[in-house]
Amino acid sequence: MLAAIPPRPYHHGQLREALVNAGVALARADGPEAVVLRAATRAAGVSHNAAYRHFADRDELLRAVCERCMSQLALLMEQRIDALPSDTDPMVTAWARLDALGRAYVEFATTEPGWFQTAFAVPRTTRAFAAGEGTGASGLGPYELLGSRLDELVETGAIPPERRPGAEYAAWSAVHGLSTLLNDGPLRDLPDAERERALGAVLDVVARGL
Amino acid sequence: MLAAIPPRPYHHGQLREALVNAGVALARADGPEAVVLRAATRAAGVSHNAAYRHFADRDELLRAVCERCMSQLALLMEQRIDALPSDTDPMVTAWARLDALGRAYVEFATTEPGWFQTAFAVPRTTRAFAAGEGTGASGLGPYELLGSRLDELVETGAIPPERRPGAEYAAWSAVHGLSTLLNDGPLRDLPDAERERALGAVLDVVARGL
DNA sequence: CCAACATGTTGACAGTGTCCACTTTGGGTG
DNA sequence: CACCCAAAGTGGACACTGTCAACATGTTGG
Repeated sequence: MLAAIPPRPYHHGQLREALVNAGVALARADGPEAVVLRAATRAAGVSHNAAYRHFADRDELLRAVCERCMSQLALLMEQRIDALPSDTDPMVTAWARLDALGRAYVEFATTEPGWFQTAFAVPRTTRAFAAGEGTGASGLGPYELLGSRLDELVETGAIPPERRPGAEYAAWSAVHGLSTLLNDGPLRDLPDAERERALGAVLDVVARGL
Repeated sequence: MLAAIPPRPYHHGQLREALVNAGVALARADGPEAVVLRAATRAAGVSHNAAYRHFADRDELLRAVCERCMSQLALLMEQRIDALPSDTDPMVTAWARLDALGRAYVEFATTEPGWFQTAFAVPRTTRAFAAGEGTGASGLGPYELLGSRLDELVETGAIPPERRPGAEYAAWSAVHGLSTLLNDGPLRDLPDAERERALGAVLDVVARGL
């Protein structure tokens, strides 16, 4: 019997990328807990210990996957903003953009619950994202994208400048809280229509309160 | 050599309670992932398989622990409300109570991160809490407690009745989102002063927006 | 050309959840 | 009172995980 021809050379070549991709797929299906070292190496067709040549431990792989998930969130936010028709009135446009941003956030959490959960499951043992990580096409992360919208509201005179400080905390907390309550929290079983009502109520209160 | 006198009778007697208590302690220290069957049985001084006489699987134990954690949250919210001096103006009192409720929520999340995380980590495989579970001394859960505050605001005329529907979604999402962002999210490393500012901003926007 | 080095492999260990068969115990029935 | 049986606890096994150490295999620079 001849030795089986190995399907790939001894050295993978792109193993780090392959592992992160596998991790992203696992996270998409079942959230951060499903990002399992051995599963990722199996998917990459490689021995279980090969991962340690590219990541110090599981947390370091998970961190890379989290970054990717955060990028996906940023990407959808950018996409939904760009798809918006711009009104002649800049103030109207600014409000519409904030609204679209919030809706994109909750849309991402609802349609990609695994990714959303993973994006915020950065292991405590590693530092938070550095600048330029977890960003969308524009190089801005979800937080910066929100800040831009709020700045726009001030520039167009939609909200007075003295209300600008701390505004991102309020807006971000509101949509993030709704997202997690709908996904993993007590609002998990809410029917679609009621989910939409809840989203409307949250965005309305934020817009009025800013 | 005489046989060692067993430190407890063969039948534990209160094993279910003991396991849940152990689980609550584990959750307090390290969150829901630390609620480990074998650790709980060790703490109860019992064989690792004894747990299966009281819980179908790990998720069922975790669910019981989650309930307890939710009760702890409800308890602190009740406590902070009760400790509030009542103003002569019922409208002022109503606003103060909503504020205290939100602060209690974030206080709980900040001072007991393990419990807070666990309270919302109810396993997907099991149903959500039934009525009367995860409640405080009054028999109301955090959600009902919030609803009572909002009803009070309507009754005192602080907010018009037409703004009542959906109000709990907005208020709850805001404080819950801030809590999770501060605990596990990108706001994790915020210094104390800035945390306080963020909390103020969130509560302010909610109060203005309702 | 070969030696150092990066990368991948094999085998082991402790820890986990869960299944199975077994033992101990206490309460009810003949 | 004697018995027996169901509830509760035990011990062993299995598959799975992350991680470590020792080893094998390519690649590459001097």
